[in-house]
Amino acid sequence: MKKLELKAKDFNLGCTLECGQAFRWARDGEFYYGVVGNRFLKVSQKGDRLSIESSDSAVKEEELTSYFNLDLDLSKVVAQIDRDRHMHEAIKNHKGLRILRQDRWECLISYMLSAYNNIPRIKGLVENLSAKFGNRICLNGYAPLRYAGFSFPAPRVLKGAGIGGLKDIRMGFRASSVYEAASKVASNKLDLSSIAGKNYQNAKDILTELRGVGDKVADCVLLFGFGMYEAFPVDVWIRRVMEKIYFKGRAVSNKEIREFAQGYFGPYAGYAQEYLYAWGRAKR
DNA sequence: TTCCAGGACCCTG
DNA sequence: CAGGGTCATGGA
Repeated sequence: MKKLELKAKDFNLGCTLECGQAFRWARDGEFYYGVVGNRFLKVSQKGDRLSIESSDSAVKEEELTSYFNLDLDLSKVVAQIDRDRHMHEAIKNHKGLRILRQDRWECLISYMLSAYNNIPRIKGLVENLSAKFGNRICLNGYAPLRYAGFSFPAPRVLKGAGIGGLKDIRMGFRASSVYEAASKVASNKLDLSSIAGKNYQNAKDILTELRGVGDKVADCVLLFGFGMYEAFPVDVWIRRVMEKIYFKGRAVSNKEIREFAQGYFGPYAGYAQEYLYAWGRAKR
């Protein structure tokens, strides 16, 4: 176990963990409990200080800074996307919301599971998948449930589970896609880390070759797992918000919305997406 | 009971 | 390229 304190300027822990980008966090009072990589974390925020307890004593400050994306100058990002009164309000209502740097593999599978699904059930699937195939990690050694979780299972483990093993988790028609992705990554036919060096379009082309990964899921993985901020995932919520604000309520295709947003908001369109998403869902 | 969920995919026109 | 049906599952 290890305790750390991080300086967290322009950061709102609650907004960041509850805006829907990550499925691994649970709140209890002032504390958030969750799994990042192979560690279980307990996190709270007071002002611009972040208090973190980690199950892993080898955890480094830089790794957490990276996960919470604290090295990004948020004020510069916000300045670029703050282009009209609608975005201005969305930003104002979710000040300090940052896009996390999540594990790519976990991100890929989680968003594959998100297809035609709702958030509580996606969380449940990720949790069940981890509980069945991941490793148990405890915060304090003695590990009452609240202080323990499960790491996300490695590609070779999910490959080993087979489609049948995956279906035991009740992920339904997504099982075959998850299995295929696990097989490709485990056998090194697909190297996720090599995608990081590619440009947005090339990276997206590679991801969408996977069955079960279309435009939206690929954009989520690129945004939340690879830090490619031009990615603009268009889901039902974003479409409602975007059509209302920027298309006079007219029905528009996802592609048109995405391309408009990338041109209008620029290289940080993905940040605009997150603020609009959080805003749109908050006042539904 | 019926509807829908951070979609993807396949088939038509 | 756009429009429609289908795909498991479970909660409202």
